[in-house]
Amino acid sequence: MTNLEAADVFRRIAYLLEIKGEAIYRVLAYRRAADAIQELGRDLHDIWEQGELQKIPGVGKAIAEKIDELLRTGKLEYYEKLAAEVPPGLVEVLAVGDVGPKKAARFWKELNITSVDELEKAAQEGRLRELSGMGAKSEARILENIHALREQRTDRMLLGKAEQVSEQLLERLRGLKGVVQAEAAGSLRRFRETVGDLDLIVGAKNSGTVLEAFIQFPEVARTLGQGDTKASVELHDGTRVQVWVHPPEHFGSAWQYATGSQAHNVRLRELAQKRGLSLSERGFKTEQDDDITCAKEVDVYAALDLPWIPPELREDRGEIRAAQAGELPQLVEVDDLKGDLHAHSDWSDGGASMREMAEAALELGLEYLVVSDHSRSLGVANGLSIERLREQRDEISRLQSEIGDSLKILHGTEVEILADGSLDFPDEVLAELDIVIASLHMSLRQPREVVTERLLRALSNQNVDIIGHPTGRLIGQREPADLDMERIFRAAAEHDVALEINANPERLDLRDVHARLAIEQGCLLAINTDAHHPEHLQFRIFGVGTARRGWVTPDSVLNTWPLDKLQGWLADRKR
DNA sequence: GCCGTTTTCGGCCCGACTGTTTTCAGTCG
Repeated sequence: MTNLEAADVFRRIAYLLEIKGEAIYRVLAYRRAADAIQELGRDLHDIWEQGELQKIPGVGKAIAEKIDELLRTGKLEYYEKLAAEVPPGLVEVLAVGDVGPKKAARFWKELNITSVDELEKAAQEGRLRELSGMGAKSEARILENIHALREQRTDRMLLGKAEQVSEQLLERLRGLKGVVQAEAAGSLRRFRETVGDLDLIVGAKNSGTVLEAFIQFPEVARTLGQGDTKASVELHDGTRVQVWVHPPEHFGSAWQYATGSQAHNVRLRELAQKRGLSLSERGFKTEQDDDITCAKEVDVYAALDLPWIPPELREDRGEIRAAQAGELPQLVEVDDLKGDLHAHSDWSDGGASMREMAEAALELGLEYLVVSDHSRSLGVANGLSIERLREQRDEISRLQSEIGDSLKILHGTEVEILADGSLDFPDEVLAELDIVIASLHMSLRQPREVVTERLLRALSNQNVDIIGHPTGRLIGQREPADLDMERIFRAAAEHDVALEINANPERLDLRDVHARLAIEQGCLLAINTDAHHPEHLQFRIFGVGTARRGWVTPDSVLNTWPLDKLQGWLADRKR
C-alpha cells in the first residue's frame, strides 16, 4: 500500500464522517492525518516498522492503530463499517462544486442520491429544486459544476502555465486606474508543484471599478461570482482565477491571507487568539474591537513577534516553530545560482545550437554552463555515440575560444542508467568529461528492489557526479519510479554525489519534501533546468522555488558555488 | 481525534459570497 493509497482511505473516512454529521473536529483530525501521510516524503511502511507512526503530526493513538491495521491486513474494518452506513459514492458527489457535506446528506436521505450520475439525473429532472432551501438557480449551478467536473476543468495546472497566465493578468491589472499594486498569491506564490486556481491580489481604493474591469478582460469567459472585495472567473481555457481587491492599507494582511496555505493561516490565527487578537484578511482586531491594519506582510508577522516567513515555507511544516526560535533557514535564491549543470543542444534532442544556449546563459549572467547531451542508447533523443561525444568536445573548445572567458562551457553528458544499473558509456569515456549526470529514462516500472539497486549502482560509479531527475516522474503523466529514497539519500551522501532538483515544471524532481530529507541526510543538491531550448534556462525559478519549499540553503547546492570551487570539487572526485 | 512554554481536559480560524431567505445556512478558500 502506497502513502497515497493510505492517505486516500483516511480522506474518505473524513468525508463519510462529515456527511454522517459527525463532530467537525473529528473530521478535521482525519483530514489532517491524511494530508500529513500524503506529504511525508518517506515511506509510511518504514515509519510503521520503526514504530514511529505517532511522530507524524496529526497522528495520535487512534489513527496510528488504524494505519497499523491497514498496513498489516490491507483493510480497515472501521472504514468498511462506515461505508456500509454512508454510501461511499457520495464522496465523489462532494467533488461537485457547491455541494458540501450538508447538501450531499440531504440529496442522499431525501432523494436517495448516492452517485454523481444520480445527482445529474435528479438535477435534469428538476427534482433538486423541490428541496427546501434549494431553487432553480442552485440546481442549474450544480448541473454546470457536474459538467465542469466531467470535462476535468477542475484539474490542477503545472506551475509553468500558472506563472505565465498569472503574469499576463497581473500586467493588465497593474495597468488599471487606481491600482497601486497587483501580485500573485495562493499556491503559485508558494511554488507548489501544481496550482488549482490562480489567486491574485490587488491594492486599490476603488475595489468595485477594478473588479468590473477585471471581469471584462478578454481572457475571461464567464464570471463565477462577484462581490464587493473579490471576483471569481473562468478563462477561455478553463483556468479559474480569483481576484481580491483591498485598500492599500490592508494590502499586507490581504496578501498574507490569500497566499496561505490554509493550514499556515490557521496556525497564525491561533497564535493571534492567544494574544487576544483576531486575525483576518483585514488585519487584526483587538478584544476592544480596535483595528490594527497591516499595509505590509511583515507587519502581520511582526504583530505576532515573528520574523517574515518566506511563502515557500508556509505549509505548516514546522516553519512557525522555527520562526519563533529564530531558526528560519536562509533559503537559496535565484541570484545564488552561478551556473546550470544540465542542458541539452541540437547535438542530441535540444532545439538550439550550443552557441545559442551559451548566449542565453550569458544573458542570464551565469558563470558556467554544462552541455550534457544524451548518451547513445537513448535513440529517441538522438543520443551521442562515443565518436560524436568526442567531436562535441572539440566543438566546445572552438566555441569557448570564440565567446571568451565570461562564460565557461563545461562538457558533460546525461548518461543513461541502463536496465541493469550499468552506464551507457564505459568508465574511460566518462573520465574524459568535465562532469557526468546519470539519469533514468527507461524501465522506470521495475520493482522497488530492482530499480533502487540500479540507482545505487550508478551512485557508486566514481565517474558519476550528479543523479539527474532521480525519480523520473512527469507530473500528472508518469508516476515516479518506486525508489527507496532513504537508501538513495544515504548512498548519495556517502559517495558525495549530488542529487538534482530538476527545474522543468513538468518534473520538479526531486520534489520539495525529498529535497528536505536529502539535505537532512547531508546530501548535496544541484538545481538544474535540463534546458532543451534557450528559454528553458528560465525554468530555474521553479527549481529554486522547489528547493526553498524543501528548506534548502545555498551551501547545499552545488551550482551556487563559483567556478573555481566547483572545479576543485570535480577534480577532487577524480582522484 | 489531536494536542499542550497558560491546558492530560477543553479547546480546536475567519470572513466573503450565494441563494433562499426576511436573518441565515452552506460552501469555499
